[in-house]
Amino acid sequence: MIERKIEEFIISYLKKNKIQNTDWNISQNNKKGFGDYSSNIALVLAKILKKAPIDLANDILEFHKEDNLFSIFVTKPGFVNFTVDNSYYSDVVNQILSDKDSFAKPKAKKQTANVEFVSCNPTGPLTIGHGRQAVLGDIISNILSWHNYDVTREYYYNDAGKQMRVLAQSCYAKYANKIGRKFESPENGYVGEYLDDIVEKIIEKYGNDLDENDEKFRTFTEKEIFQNIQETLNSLNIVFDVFSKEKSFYDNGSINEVLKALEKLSLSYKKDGATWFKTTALGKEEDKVLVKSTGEPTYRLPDIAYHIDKVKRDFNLIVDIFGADHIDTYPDVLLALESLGHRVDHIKVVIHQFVTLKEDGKVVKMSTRKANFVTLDELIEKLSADIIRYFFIMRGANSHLDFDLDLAMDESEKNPVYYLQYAHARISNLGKRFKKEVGETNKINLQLLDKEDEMSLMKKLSQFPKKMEQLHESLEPRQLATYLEELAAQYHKFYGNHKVIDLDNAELSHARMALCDATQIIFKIGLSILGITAPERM
RNA sequence: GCCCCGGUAGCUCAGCUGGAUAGAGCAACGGAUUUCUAAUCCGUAGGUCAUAGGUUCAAAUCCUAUCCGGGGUACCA
Repeated sequence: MIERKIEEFIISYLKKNKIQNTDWNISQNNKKGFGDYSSNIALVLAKILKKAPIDLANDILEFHKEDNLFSIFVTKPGFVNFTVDNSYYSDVVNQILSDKDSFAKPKAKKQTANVEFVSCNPTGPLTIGHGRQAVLGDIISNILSWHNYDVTREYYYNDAGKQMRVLAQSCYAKYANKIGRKFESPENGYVGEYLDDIVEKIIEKYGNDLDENDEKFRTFTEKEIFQNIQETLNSLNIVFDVFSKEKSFYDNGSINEVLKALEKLSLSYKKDGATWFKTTALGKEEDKVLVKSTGEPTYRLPDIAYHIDKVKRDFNLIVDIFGADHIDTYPDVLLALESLGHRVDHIKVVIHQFVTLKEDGKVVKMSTRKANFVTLDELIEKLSADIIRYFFIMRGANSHLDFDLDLAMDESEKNPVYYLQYAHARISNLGKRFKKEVGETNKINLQLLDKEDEMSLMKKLSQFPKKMEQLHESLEPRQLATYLEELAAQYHKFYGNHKVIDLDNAELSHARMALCDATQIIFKIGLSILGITAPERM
C-alpha cells in the first residue's frame, strides 16, 4: 500500500533528524490541487521545533530523493503533498488481475471468531427490527471470514423463561376460546394472528380436549415459531451454525456455579428475597438483581453463564450484536466475567439503533406483543433478498434506520443496489462483446491509461485494501456499501466518457478492458461480502 | 433526574481517531439515446454542519452547557 511507503519516508526523515514520535497523519485527498495524499507532519513539528511550518515542509521536500513512486510539493500553511506516480496505479490493476478474488486478502493464519446475533426468543415471527440485526450479523461474519477467520454464527435463545410461559398461556387462551372453554388471555399476553394458525394445527393434531397445563402449548408452539424464524432467515440467505439454548445452562449446573463463584467473591447478597449482583462494588451506580424473589433468575444470570461458555470455547474473537435496548445490560455481563477471572478483551459489542418503518409517509410503531408489527416475512414477500440486505446496512449501525416501504418498492428502479449490480452486469456484457469484436492478447499496456476518468477509477480501486482494513476494525458494513457506490459512480462515469471497444486502437482497447475486468473483480468481492448477487446481465 | 445514540441541502443520509473549497442519492430544473444494455451520463440550483461558549496554527469532527428526536434507566428480555 502506498500509504505505507509514504509513512516510511516520513519516519526516515524523523529518524535522521532524531525527532521522537509525534501525532501526525497522512490523509487522502479527493479534491484537486493537493496531490493524492497529504501529511500534516510539518504543521505538527512546527510547534515542537519552534520553526515555521512552511520551512519544515520545504526541508522535508529537500530530504526526498527522486524516485518513481511519488513526488512531493508543499502548500501553505505547511502541508506536504504527495503525488503518486501513475505506474503505481497500473501496478495495482495488474495485481488485481493476477490475484483475482483473493486480491488484498490477508494471508495471516486462520483465527476463530464467534458472532452472536438475532438471539430472539421464539415468541413470534421476526420483525423488521430483527431483520436489521440478522443482516448486520451475517455481513459482519462475512467480513471476518474474508479476513481469514473461521466464523461460527450463533443464535442464543431463551427456551425456559417467563416469556415462554406467557406464550404457552396465550396459546391456551386462543385454544380454549376456539373450543368453547372460558379462559382469559394473560395480562401482557401474545395476541398475534400467528398464534391462531398454531392453535388450528394443535387441534388438528391433538384434538380439542387438551388440558390447560398440557406441555404441548409450550413445546409445539415453540417448535412451530422457531421453524418459521429459521425459514425467514434462510430466505435472506442467513444460516446459523450453532443454536445455544438458555435451558442448557440450568441443566449443566453452570448457572449455579456462577452464583456460587460470585458469592465467594462477596459480589452477591440476598435482599428482599432476591439475590443481587453487587455491581456497586465494581464502580456501578446500582446493584442488579440476579435471582428474583420468585426464585427465577433474571436474563442477566444465564447471560453470564452463556458468555463464560463462549469464552471457554476459546475463540480468538467474540462479537455480540445487540439492539439499542441492550445497551445497559451487556456491561454487567462483562463485569461479571472479568471479576470471575475470564478474558473480555477479545469481546466486541456491536450496538445498532432501531428501525422505524414508514408506510404511506407515516411511522408504524411496532411491538411483538401487541401484534401490530410488520413481519420480516411480509417484507420478503414484497422485496428481494438483495434489496432487503442492502437497505438494512446502507445506514450506519449507530443511526436510526428509516425503512421507507413505499420508496423501497415503488422506486426500486432508482435503488442503489441496482446501481451497483448494473455496473457489474455492464462489465460482463462488455467483456462478451469485447471477446468477439477485439479478441485477446497477452500484451497489455496499462501505461496508456492516463485520462482523468481512468486515473480516478484506478485510484478508487487502489483504495480497496485500505477500506477492507478499516472494515475489519470497525465491523461497519455500511463503509463497504459506500465504497462500492463510489466505485460504481466512478465506473459509470468512465464508461460514459470513453469507448472501451475501439477497433482503430486495439492496444488502448485492451488496456481499458483490463481496467474494466479489475473493476469487476472488486465488485465481485464486495458484493459477495454483502451477500448480494452479482448478475451477469440485467 | 441519570445513562447511551442521533441532529449536516426540501427528504434520506455519508463525512466524525481534528486539516485546506462540507459530499452522495432522491425530489426540482435543463441537456445527452440510429448506445459498448440510458437500471447510465453531463449540467443548474440547493448549507448559520441544532444553538452558545471553549481548546487549537486549524473544529461538522474534540470539550462544556442548552434545545430537539430516539432508546435505556424493571425482581420484562
